[in-house]
Amino acid sequence: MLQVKVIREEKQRILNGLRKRGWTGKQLNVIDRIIEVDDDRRKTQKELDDTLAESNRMAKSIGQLMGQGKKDEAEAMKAQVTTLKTQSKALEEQLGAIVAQLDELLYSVPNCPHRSVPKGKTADDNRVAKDWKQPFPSLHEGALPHWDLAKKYNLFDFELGVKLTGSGFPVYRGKGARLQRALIQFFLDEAVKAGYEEILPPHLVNEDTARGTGQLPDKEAQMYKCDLDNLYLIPTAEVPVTNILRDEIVPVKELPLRMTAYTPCFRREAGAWGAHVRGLNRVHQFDKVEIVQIEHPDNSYKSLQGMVRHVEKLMKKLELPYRILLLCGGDMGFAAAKTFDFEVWSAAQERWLEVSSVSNFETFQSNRMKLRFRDENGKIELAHTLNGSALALARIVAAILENNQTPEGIHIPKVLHKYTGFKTI
RNA sequence: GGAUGGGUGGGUGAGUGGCUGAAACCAACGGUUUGCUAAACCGUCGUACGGGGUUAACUCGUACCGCGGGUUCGAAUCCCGCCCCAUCCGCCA
Repeated sequence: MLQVKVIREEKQRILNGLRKRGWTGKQLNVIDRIIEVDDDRRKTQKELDDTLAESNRMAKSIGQLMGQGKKDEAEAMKAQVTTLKTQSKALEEQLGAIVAQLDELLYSVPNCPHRSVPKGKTADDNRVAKDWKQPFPSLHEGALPHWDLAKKYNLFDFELGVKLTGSGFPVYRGKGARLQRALIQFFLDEAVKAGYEEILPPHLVNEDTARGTGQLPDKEAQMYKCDLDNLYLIPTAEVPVTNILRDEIVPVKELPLRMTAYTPCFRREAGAWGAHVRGLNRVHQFDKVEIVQIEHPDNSYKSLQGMVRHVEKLMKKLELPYRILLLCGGDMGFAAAKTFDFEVWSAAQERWLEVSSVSNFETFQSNRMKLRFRDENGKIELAHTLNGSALALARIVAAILENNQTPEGIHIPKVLHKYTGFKTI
């Protein structure tokens, strides 16, 4: 969530930012409302503190009076403290209600887009930051979409997944499974080479962790929950990995922290953006290698570029036609300040598939999870958090299969040969 | 699942209901000493919110000893509920 301090001090910037997300007059009133409620919070806080201070002073005197044997005076004071106590109780309750109200308002405000983010409402307003200039792969007569290729070569099986679990849980097998594992290995190796520490986190997280990255309270419906134990299946490695630093104050010289993790990702959401939900385009469980950075605010945008370049390199090595989009305000996620999406051309479906999303969240996440750093002067500040997929597997597999198919079989990109152990399917 | 023991500052670990935001030690940081390193010595060394102050240094107030409630004029300390952790047993990859 945004910091109240920032909302107060940079109100115009925030308002302008929210307009880029398509917010209009009425919605924008929240900002003024937040400032109002915060004023109220401060006032009440002060009143409460003063009351408590007075009662603390008296309690101390009572101790002294008792010591001196001045019983009557002590008793009189006790009565006064009791009155103060009643007052402070009421104030405390009042303050609690105000803070709850303030939090609710703050939770409803998305991150303020960076000044370089274009205005816009939908995906149509996204800006192509880097287009694919070469021709797309031309497929032979009778080329198939990946779900048919999967059948033909027995790579993964959706019906079997339904039998074991339900729809949206593909079963990979044979070379399909092997390809999956090869990609994971490749992505992790590349990330480690680029200076990211490999993490293998738990795939279940508790409530505090889910709250830290903002899955709770609002996006509860997106996650699978184990009710008996009050744990959630992670929707992305970002959740456990970023939370490693929750409630920590890291020395500035340790920044940036770079971490990478492979995990399966579990997503309940059925609501489809885009009607094309066949095959691997949209599933409840998929594999992903994530990269995460914790950065100094001064360097976070440079790091964002670095992450974009890293993902770009993966695309090139996999020999996939890709383009990079700079998302407009309206299409960005709630928590992001700036996001680049990577899309891969899926030749048989003849459409772009989103395979990576790289974002700078600035202090939106770190504020919530109290992830801070101590600068050279000992001052404590919120760190910036960034993350990106490098990469999401299911759709990459779809693209590789479709783009590389020939009548004789499917070619595996060269970089993967040492991981797959085969060159064609 | 059963039994027991625990949760105090970056770590270890004291703490009789008021003088404890919290001893001591370690780590860290600054300094003195030193041919270098080490040792020794001196000093600093929690966070959040709020007030004052030039959104400076600083200063004052409040809260926080797992979380939430209660008793009391006053709670780290007493009482209740919850959560978590460790160890042993059972089960198991």
